Order: sequence, then C-alpha cells, then structure tokens
Amino acid sequence: MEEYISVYKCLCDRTRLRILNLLQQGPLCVCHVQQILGEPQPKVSKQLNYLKRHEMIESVRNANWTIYRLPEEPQPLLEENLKCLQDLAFQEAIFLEDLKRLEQTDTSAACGS
Amino acid sequence: MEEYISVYKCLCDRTRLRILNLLQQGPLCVCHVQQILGEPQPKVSKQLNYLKRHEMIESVRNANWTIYRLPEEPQPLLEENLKCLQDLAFQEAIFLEDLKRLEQTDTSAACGS
DNA sequence: AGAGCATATACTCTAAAAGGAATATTCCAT
DNA sequence: ATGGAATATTCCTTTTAGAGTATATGCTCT
Repeated sequence: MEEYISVYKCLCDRTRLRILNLLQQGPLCVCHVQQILGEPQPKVSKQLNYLKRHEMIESVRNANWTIYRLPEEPQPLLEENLKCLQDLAFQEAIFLEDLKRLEQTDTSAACGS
Repeated sequence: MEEYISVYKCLCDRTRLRILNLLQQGPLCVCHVQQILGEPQPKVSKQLNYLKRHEMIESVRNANWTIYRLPEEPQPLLEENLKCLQDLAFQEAIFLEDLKRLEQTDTSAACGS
C-alpha cells in the first residue's frame, strides 16, 4: 500500500505530471525538460530527482547530461495512470503546448537518436 | 488537470484509501467507518469530509447518521483507480482486515438494507 | 589545470496537510 | 426542553511539500 501512496504522491503535482507527459514521448535530459516547461533549472532537477527516488523514472548519465526516461516496464499502477495522462493530453492545453515545444526541440545531441 | 491532481491528492493518504476500499462494498455511516478503521472519530469525519469536498464521495443525512457512499458514476480517473484498489485489496493485509470487520458489522440500522 | 556547460544540492521560507483534544452542532426520543 | 447519540468543527501543534536563491559538483575540452 505504501507503494500505491508513493505513486499517487508523484502524480499529484503539476510539474511532475507535465514531466511524465513529456517522458511518454521518449527520454529527455534536464535542460530540454527545463526549456520545454519554462521552469527554473533547480525546480526541474528536483522534481526529476523526486520521480527517480520514488522509482517512477530512471536516469542515465551521458557525458555531462543526465538522461531521464520511463522504465521499460513501469509498475502497473503507474502504467495505468500514464494511460490516463495520455487521455488528458488531448484536452489539456498546457500538455499540448509542451508536446508542441518538444517537437520543436532537437534532442539528438544529448539523448541519442 | 487540476481535477486530476485533486483525485491524486485524495488517493495519497492511507486513511482515505482504506475508506475508499470500504465504500466500494457499499454506503457506510461515520461511526461504522470509525469502528472498522479503529481511528478516532474526528479523524474519520475529517477525511470523509475531505473526500466529499473533492467530490470523490457523496453523503446523505439519515436521522442522526450521515451516510457516505461512492457516486453512481465516479469520474473516470477515480473509477480507474478504484479498480486498481480492488486489485490491491487482495494483497494488502490491512484492507483484508477492514473488509472482514465490515462483514461482521451490521450496517442495516443506519444505512438501510 | 582552467574554463564552461549541465546538473545537483543546500539553505531558507512559506504554505499546506495531518493529527489530537476539546467543543459545538444536529437530530431524535422522552 | 432536556438528554443522549452521531457527527462536525475549532484550535493548536507538528510535519511535509514546494519554491527561490545561491552554491557546489561533475564532466569535457583545450
């Protein structure tokens, strides 16, 4: 049950939801998330770290970038709610804008192809 | 998106999860929830009120009982996660114990048949 | 080794959340 | 109208979460 609570805590913050929405499209490094969200670097870094500590996402170091991504197989409860997030993405303006900015971002340098 | 966050906030507390688990079996008044959870009355009342304020549950006054229940059609995100809670109920000892105590409780007086 | 970019951490502050104890309210029965 | 049961609310305290600013660390390249 604590695992459930942990998942829900991760999901009840606006910034973290925006991050998860982005990561569903693929891995991203901190600076890209930061650019897309338009939020200060420490804020983004801390929330990414929060999600990682609670095992919602993984990270890999690549040169001086840290690439964050969703795990291959997220825990079931997270996976279920990521699907729900995708439904929301069609209605929620901020999500759509984030995805639009993501498309306009070249992630190949840091994150590989 | 604020609605999503609101749902997740409701779900990230142990007491509230236990309450929702119980209410999936049917309506209950405060004193029964209190007995089953073994928690102090103000705590239970406050959490029920919290869930109601956030529109996760409804209440009806019956004599000097207040009966709380899940709505006929919970909002989709809640409904999805209530299903997940049911999966958890089979593994989680505290949920099983709550359900057992629920069975041993006569709710007919306050909550109707 | 030194510069510069990317990221992480520390510190401080504010606000929100949760619990406990006491009290208030509501409704029914007598 | 009074008492008692059920529920709600208030007050107080403690904890937790999030934001902002500043600073530190890590890595790469020259």
